[in-house]
Amino acid sequence: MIVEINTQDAEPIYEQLRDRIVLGIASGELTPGEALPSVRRLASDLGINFHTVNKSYAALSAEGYLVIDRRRGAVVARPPSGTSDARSTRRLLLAAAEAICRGTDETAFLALCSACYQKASGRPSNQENGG
Amino acid sequence: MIVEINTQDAEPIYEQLRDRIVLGIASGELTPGEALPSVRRLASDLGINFHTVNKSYAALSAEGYLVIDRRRGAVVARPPSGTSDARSTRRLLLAAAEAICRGTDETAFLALCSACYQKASGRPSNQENGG
Amino acid sequence: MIVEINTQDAEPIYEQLRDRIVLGIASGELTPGEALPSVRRLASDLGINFHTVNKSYAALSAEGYLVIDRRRGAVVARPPSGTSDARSTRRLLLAAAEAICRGTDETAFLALCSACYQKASGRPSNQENGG
Amino acid sequence: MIVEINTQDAEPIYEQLRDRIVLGIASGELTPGEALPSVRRLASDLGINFHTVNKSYAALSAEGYLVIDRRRGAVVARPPSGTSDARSTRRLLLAAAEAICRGTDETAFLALCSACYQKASGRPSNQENGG
DNA sequence: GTGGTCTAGACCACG
DNA sequence: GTGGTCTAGACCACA
Repeated sequence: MIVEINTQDAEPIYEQLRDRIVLGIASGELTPGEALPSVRRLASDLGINFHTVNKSYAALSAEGYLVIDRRRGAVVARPPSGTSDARSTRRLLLAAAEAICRGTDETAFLALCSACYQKASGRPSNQENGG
Repeated sequence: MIVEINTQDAEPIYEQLRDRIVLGIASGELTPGEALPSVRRLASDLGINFHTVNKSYAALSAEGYLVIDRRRGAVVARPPSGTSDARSTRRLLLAAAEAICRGTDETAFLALCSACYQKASGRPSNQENGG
Repeated sequence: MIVEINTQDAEPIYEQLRDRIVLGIASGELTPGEALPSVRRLASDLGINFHTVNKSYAALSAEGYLVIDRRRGAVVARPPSGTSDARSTRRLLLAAAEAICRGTDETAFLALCSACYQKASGRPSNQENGG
Repeated sequence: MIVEINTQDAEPIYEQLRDRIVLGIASGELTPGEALPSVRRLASDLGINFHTVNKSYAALSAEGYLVIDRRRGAVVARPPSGTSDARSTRRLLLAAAEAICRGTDETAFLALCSACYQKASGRPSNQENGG
């Protein structure tokens, strides 16, 4: 899995990494039971501080995306189905509001949502060839 | 428009306020051309420092949601239609990934998106009446 | 002479007006000896506070662009030739620096300067038809 | 790079600093990729508040002259070549108008522009050695 | 140790 | 009375 970190982004590095891992799980690049690289190894590969990687793993563990196994390190879990995440819904609500402000109608918004779903699931639509 | 600020939240106050105003514009609670309260007035009403309100207004102004008019203070604008926001799309992509991880299929995800759109537009669906 | 005021601009109204009058003198729209509208009249025409117009006139008077005649009001003067203005030179220096940062070479910069001179003098070049 | 701040000046301190940094980039005193002092350090050196320096950095970042890197602090960038800046052109137009009002002909004006360009680029002409 | 956030209060420019 | 600027100092997030 390719991870790109942008240290000039407003989003903290540990969140960028956390988000990338979530995307990796959603797309199937990471499968439940799979072990992630060690904190030090991944930090070295990405050229970042290992404390930062540690923070990402801890956050993902708290959210149920990972389990920290004493012997195998961080292992991909699968959060219980049907759970709803308040933060996620809030994100969605805000994205909708911003779309409305830009004059996007519901049909166009849902088309965009669908495209994002496809992309996140690792089955990018035709329009995604360029990106 | 009712604004609730949670000073315990990890999200900065100025961003909470910024988001609330975007939601207000989307829902029609705030209409283009309408003047917002002065920074000092709103700060006083919310029990926060006026610099914090100022930062929200400045951010919204930079994003095109407000214009700072010398005579009228902060006035609601409307960002150019049809523009797309990378940050917004990124939020959507992540929300989709998180939904996928929770086992939500595309149909259910789009239903959630639709509900959010309705709610943001100020026309909450039946399920949303309570929230 | 057409004066357009933008109350949403970062530049103060009185300076916008001051600048517009300088441009009017440079282009010949306003000629030495000509009387400007009264403070109250111009304020009314522009829909701004007369104190603001007063401040513009006072600034122009202090710079030698106008003389305030007790009977005729504000009258266009002509500052002594050959004077150099530190503020103006500083503006030029900064404009040059910004051009350099954008990768503009000296030839292109001087072409831009020349176009501005032509435009300010009321003899806009061919490229200015659209603007 | 030597920075001189005049707290008596009508121009805000953060703008004076912003302008000085732009001049520094243009002249080559600051090179792309170079890290600037931390806001607190520079503030301390200049005897001003760190919030003021922060405001300069934020403005320069918004204009593309700097990027704020999470690990290295403020780093000199280079704005995309070929872009044009309305504010800069406006400055130029006004400088031309003021020159015309002083009776400066186009040749003399362009000579002044050229001198400014040379000075800003760090290669001052002979006349400018003293300034 | 860095920048980010928030508070608090003073003074000024503007209209 | 409005926003803009500046100062001062505290606490926190980040790396």
